[in-house]
Amino acid sequence: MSSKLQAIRGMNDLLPERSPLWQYFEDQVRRLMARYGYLEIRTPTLEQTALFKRSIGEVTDIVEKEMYTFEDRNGDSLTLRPEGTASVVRAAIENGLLHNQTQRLWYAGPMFRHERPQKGRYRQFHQVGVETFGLEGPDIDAEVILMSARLWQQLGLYEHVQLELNSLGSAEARAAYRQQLVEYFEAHHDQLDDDARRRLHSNPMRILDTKNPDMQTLVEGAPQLIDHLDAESQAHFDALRTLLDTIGIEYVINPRLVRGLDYYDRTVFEWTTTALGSQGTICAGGRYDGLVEQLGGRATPAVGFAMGVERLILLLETLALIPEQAHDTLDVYVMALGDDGTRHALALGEQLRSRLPELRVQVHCGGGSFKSRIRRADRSGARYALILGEEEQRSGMVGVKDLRSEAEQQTLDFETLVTTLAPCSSAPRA
RNA sequence: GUGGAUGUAGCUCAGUGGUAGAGCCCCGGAUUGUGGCUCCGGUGGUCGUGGGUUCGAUCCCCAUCAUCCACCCCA
Repeated sequence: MSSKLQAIRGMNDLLPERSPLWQYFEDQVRRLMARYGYLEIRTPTLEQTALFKRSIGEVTDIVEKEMYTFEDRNGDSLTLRPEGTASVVRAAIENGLLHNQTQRLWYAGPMFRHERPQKGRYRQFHQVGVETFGLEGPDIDAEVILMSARLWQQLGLYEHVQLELNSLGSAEARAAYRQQLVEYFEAHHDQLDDDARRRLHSNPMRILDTKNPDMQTLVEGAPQLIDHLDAESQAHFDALRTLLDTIGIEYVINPRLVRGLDYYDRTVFEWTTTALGSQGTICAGGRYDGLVEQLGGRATPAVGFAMGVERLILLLETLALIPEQAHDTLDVYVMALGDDGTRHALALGEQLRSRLPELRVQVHCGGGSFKSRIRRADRSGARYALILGEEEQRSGMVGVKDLRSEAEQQTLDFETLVTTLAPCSSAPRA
């Protein structure tokens, strides 16, 4: 198959059979954002490589081995974005969106990471994210968490996901803790396994997550991040918890929750599910108060999250939470017979679309026997078949067959037909 | 990046060292203008790709590509 043209590994086609499912999800997202007054921002898929190196962190896995980086024709180093936050921050600074104002923004689009593909993990994948700027209190942390929770409610997922919460403290407190942790593990270097030794300087906090039973005692004796929070971060975290408690959002504190990107500080959170195997994180985010300044803007507090669209859709499918209407794409199927049939069918389709703008009308094309046409009508999923036989064409009437009930076929004039189909046209789409 | 499993019709899968089958789908007919059920018939495959062993490979061997699972990492 090597000589055949095929999609790049880990990059998938979205086929027509599944696109309604994505549209359903995307519609729900748009509705959510509107309900919270967030505005969409769209940024380019390509950015200067330096943007990601400076934001995500030079020694993270993403930057070290997962980015699609290449030279532009003029020699500039460009990178397909591996995540959305860096681009949004860059765009916000560049366009003056952060000048003495607050912003509540959202974005959606493809991201690229050169990882080994697996279920729920692809080289081109899609994220929907939210970023807020200029708000430093725990109220906005609570708001973005509430937003995500409401999306799960909209989608019927809320009972199937869990919120994990942690605080990394200020950048200084986090750095100090990290140092302390490295020293602790270095003092017990002989007890570390290969994995841990590798992580010691790249991602020491991940060592706490080890699945190696031989290291449990060592890990349990390690200093805890949550004991090393600075007073301000502690107060911020306590206030956030109080807000969530008051509103009734359940969560578990996960002291080992660290994000893979360097720019996070203070609040971090993840929504997880056990229904997707090893790729169980469907949404993750946190606060990144230092990033705007780090990328050249004036110091601006910020908090946001990103969710993985493939994983969420997979989860909706796994739990059979896709509403029936999401797959209904047609209301009526128009077919006609005879030499003049095509003209009559196309004309009726246009008249209907003019009178009922929301009605979804497909006109039969391509000939075939009467039997094959009505079979096509049935398989199209449409509720009604509109039949224009030679007799109907003479009389200006339309045969209307309800394909989803046992009702007798009716012969209606155009105005009665419009009245009959009007409810379809205004029915809520999923 | 590491380890393992799997690639046969559009889909789900049987199968054999002598160049292939089922079910579903699709098309046609039984039913000259009435779908869904039933019955009958039909289209469709360089058996992932390249090489090797062999008189002969879809089957055995090697490589490669892809998918899946776990690790790693992450959404």
